[in-house]
Amino acid sequence: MSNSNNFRAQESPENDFSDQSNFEFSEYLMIGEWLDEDHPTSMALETVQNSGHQANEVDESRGSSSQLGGSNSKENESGSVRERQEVRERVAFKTKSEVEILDDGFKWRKYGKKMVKNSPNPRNYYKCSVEGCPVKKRVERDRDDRRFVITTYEGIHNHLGL
DNA sequence: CGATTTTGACCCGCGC
DNA sequence: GCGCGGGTCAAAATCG
Repeated sequence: MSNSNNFRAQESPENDFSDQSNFEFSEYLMIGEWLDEDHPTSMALETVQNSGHQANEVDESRGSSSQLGGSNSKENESGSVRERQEVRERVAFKTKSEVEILDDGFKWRKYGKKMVKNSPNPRNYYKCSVEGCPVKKRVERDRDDRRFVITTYEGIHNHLGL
């Protein structure tokens, strides 16, 4: 099968899409943004709510890595100096939409569906169709409000956005 | 015909 | 050591 074997990730220097990337949140609620490591209990809760806008077209949602100064501030690290090559950025979004197939401009290939026990809603796993793109997307419906969709992006695109 | 979806099975980490 | 929960892969089926 075609698995990654011969080639490793194509050249991917830290590329950008971190500048000028302020997409607006129309009806999106940012649930949490955390980089690497785990901060299960420290999620930046941000609620961005605009008027009733419904963008059902091509919306761009990208992870913007920035420091949210915020609630918890940890300054001293006890020496665990470990560099991580794989940047695992996780961004969770809560989108108000009836369809979970929100097009963000990338092509996603569904690779799995799972039923979580807490909600009658299945969880869908998508992966970027582009080879070399470790980006994964997880889509799940809110168990409280079925009209909301929680989309979690994981990873950074290798092939620069469109 | 190729890409993508679909569904079940399998795997992994953790808790008990 | 096994069970549970969650995540991923893979073969077959379907769509375009």
